[in-house]
Amino acid sequence: MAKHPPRTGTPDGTTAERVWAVSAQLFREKGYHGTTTRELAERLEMTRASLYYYVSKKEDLLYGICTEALHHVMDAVRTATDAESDPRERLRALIRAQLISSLTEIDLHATMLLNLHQLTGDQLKEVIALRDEYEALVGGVVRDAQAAGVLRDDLALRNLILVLLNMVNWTLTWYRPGGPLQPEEFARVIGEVYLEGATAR
Amino acid sequence: MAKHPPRTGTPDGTTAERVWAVSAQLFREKGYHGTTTRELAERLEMTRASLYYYVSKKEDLLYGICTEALHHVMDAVRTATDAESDPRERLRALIRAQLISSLTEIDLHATMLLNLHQLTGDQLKEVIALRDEYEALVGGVVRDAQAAGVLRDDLALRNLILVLLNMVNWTLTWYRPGGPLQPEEFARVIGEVYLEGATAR
DNA sequence: GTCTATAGTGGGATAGAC
DNA sequence: GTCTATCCCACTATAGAC
Repeated sequence: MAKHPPRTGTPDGTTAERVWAVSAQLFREKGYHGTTTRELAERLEMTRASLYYYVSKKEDLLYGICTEALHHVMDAVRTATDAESDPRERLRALIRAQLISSLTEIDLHATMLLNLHQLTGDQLKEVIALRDEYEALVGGVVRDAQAAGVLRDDLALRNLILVLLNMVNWTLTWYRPGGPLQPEEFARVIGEVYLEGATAR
Repeated sequence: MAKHPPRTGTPDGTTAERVWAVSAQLFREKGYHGTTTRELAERLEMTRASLYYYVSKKEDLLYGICTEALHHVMDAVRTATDAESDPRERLRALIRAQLISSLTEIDLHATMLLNLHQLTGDQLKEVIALRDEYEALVGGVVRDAQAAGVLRDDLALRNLILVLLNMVNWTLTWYRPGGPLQPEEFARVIGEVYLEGATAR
């Protein structure tokens, strides 16, 4: 376990928080196994030994990043969908919340989604369970919409869920903060294509 | 460079081909940096030294897998889209060809898409260039459809392309051959949602 | 909380016999 | 084409002083 697991909402700027932020940044750039504790320490401007004051092993960094990312996105999505009652609007709110929350903390979220399977043992199990919980949350919103007659019933519920997750998740592999694409705009695009399709009327 | 770069269409069963196939399999399971030459040799039932008869360095395996995957999918997509003239049908053919070609050789394609950035130097540049070429091919089909008035013009071309790639690419992260989901069926689902949307009529 | 120094392991890759 | 043996380096992690 981490000596100092990341705490969401802690006032920023502490060294402990820099350790987590820089780890996520590096893990996203080079992958978990592609990142060495040497590079990490270098970018933090400390020695490797100092790094181990904050964390007891490298894998704890990945574990902490994954759990924080998942709690973060679940909170955002729950808050957003709870605020809407119309099934269509709940879907749009879901897309918007997931996309914006994951793109504004992209190091965390991209690291989680793309490196989760490098965890081992109980940490792997726990994170998989959290991710399943998140997907169940998404699945519930889609299921309700289909049950309300808002979504097509000639497509299987499972497929409707998978397509939606595809549309949102792959964005994390290519999005670059500060680039031309605005998360708000792209969330609208995904919502439009998912609900209305790309065909001209 | 690889001593024996993979040749598509070669009669199977040679040891050289097993080396490429098993590498792709392992890289998909554990990631490029997460896979050791020891594991690779073990699964091939040979020694590490023997492995180096087929390849001069580990990175050449990744490079060969990436280029083969990209050539493979480009061939499939070009053939499929050249056979159609209607812009809508070309889009459906594109989705079907990309999805089926990448899911039937998923070890190759998932390794390529998810580990491409672990390459370095010229090999990285070459593979990025190939991938850009592939995306330009996809982009052309979408552009033609929008120009023909088939796709909405209230959504930017760039966004229409990105959403489509999202829908197809993320599938490689979760698809398991032999599972309940049929590639043919899921290609139809993506085509339907992309063109018509998920809303009930 | 940060350091120097180092332990101890496992990594990619090579030499050279058969 | 496959092997045994080995090199050498980079890796994660720890001990213990300040």
